[in-house]
Amino acid sequence: MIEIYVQSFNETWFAVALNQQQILTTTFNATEKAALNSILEHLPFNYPFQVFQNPSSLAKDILATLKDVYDGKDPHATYNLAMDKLPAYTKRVLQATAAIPIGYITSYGALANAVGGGSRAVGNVMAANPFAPLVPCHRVVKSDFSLGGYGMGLKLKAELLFREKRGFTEPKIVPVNGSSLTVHPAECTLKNLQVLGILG
DNA sequence: TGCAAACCATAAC
DNA sequence: GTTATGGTTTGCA
Repeated sequence: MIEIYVQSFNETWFAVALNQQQILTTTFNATEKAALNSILEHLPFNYPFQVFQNPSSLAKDILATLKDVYDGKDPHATYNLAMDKLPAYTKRVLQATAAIPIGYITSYGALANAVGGGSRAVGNVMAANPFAPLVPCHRVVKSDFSLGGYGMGLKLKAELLFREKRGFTEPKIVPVNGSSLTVHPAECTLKNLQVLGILG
């Protein structure tokens, strides 16, 4: 039986679906209904589930972590994400995305270089990310540092990056699964956004 | 800038 | 099997 937990913090609804101790999918959205819908989209078809009012201690912890990421704070824990059922390539992309540190961004193309495949294929994986915002797909932007796309709207993507900025000034290289990935300070993207007036 | 062509894994037929 | 679909990228005018 899959357990689903939904909770709101300040106008935003966060949700998680658990199978035993494993996280099947997470999400956040503007309304309870929308959050629930995006959870259900990622669940295995025709599998029994139940929505709970009061979160278990694990669920409470996960929901708090989702809220932390949303607020641009460093998450205090890592969790067991159920990636084994996903296609191999999708899994590789998600794992590499998870390796992008807070305060940094990278590009679809750079991710593709690190894990194989092409930039558009990476974009497709981002669009279907089952673990938002835990797997930080909002830290993946276009190669020219403009935003690219985001499921919940570009304004929100910009706000997330704004809260995450840590004042880094130099790019750096992080190891991913035997390969390496170049990441850049979040400021690279934010600088463009202020010019465009997307950020205040 | 703007546009066209190359790119590539998935999901849907 | 095949096709359609992108949260892209690059080159060239």
